[in-house]
Amino acid sequence: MAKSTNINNRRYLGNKYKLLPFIKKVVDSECTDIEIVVDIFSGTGAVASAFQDKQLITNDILYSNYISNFAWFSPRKYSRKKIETIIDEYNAMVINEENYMTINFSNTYFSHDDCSKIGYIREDIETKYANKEINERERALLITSLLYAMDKIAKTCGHYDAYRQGVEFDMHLELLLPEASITNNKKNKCYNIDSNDLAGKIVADLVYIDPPYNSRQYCDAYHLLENVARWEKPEVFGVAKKMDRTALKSKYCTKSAAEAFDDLIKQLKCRYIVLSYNNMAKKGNDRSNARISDDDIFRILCAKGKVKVFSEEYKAFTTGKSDIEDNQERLFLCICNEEE
DNA sequence: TGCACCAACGGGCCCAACTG
DNA sequence: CAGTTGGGCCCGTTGGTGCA
Repeated sequence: MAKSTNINNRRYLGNKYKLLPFIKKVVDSECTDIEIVVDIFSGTGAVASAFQDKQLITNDILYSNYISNFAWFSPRKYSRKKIETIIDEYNAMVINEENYMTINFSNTYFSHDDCSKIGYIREDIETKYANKEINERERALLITSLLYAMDKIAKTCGHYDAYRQGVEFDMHLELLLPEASITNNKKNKCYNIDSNDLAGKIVADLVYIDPPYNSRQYCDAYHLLENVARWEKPEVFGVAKKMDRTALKSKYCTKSAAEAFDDLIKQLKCRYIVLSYNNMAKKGNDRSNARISDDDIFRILCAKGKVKVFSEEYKAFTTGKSDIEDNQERLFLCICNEEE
């Protein structure tokens, strides 16, 4: 019988899992009458999951994240038993076929055999969906299970910008059953569009904003999971075997980040905005410094309402090569002005 | 100036083994 | 047997180099 997994068993840059108590504390003590919560750069959906008692709207530009968000938060019914049976079948299978995954990714992030199995399973999920054996939520749950299983064994440093050379493939693909709620709010909605395109189209009580902080594009870091989630089998190139990601680039990773942020905030229709942003302004390598200055954050948020800042020490991740001190994760709360 | 490519290893945590 | 040590698993984000 399949073991289970939950939303936090993903390796993900900027993962807010450890900050959830801090975020909850700020929201609970500062915001009143919250019914609709928007996680507009939802990523894996960790922050949204902390507000599961509310009506949730999630959004992410990556389809792989959208699929996982849909698996966790969609109100659509699914059969846990059916998913578990399928996962058990997948885990018991020995696959040795050549497919899109073996042709492009053998012995890079995964061994040939694991590639073969990943390719087979992903194709089979689509077949089952086309044959109406599984519904949309069940498809999302199975893809999420596959993505989480891949992430667990990938020969990487946590993301797919590069794979590690000369390391044994000692783990094998094992799909786990996602522990998704069956009692999600009936009005929950998951989007897969640019946040700036969504901002003006929704009305909420609280909008949580957790954009990329630096020049590292999430579509670069997670191209392989995105590729498998989409399953459009694009051509891949370079050592890291990346696909074309032009449409998935975020403005928040470029020097026009502040401009994009300003446009986003102006469009929002909500009572409260909570923004997560670190204080890496000028501390590290240019690649890693924050893209939006504190001055810009204050200027933009103050034009929208009353701003308060809450900060908490957050141990900076280090590989021993850098020496970044006084790293803080900060929450900017904006109590929005009433609109006339 | 931006990004493609490459991947390093500190530290938290769990648990078994050891010690007094 | 309670307390301590340390092995090993797991998580995670940034630095360096080179080229367009």
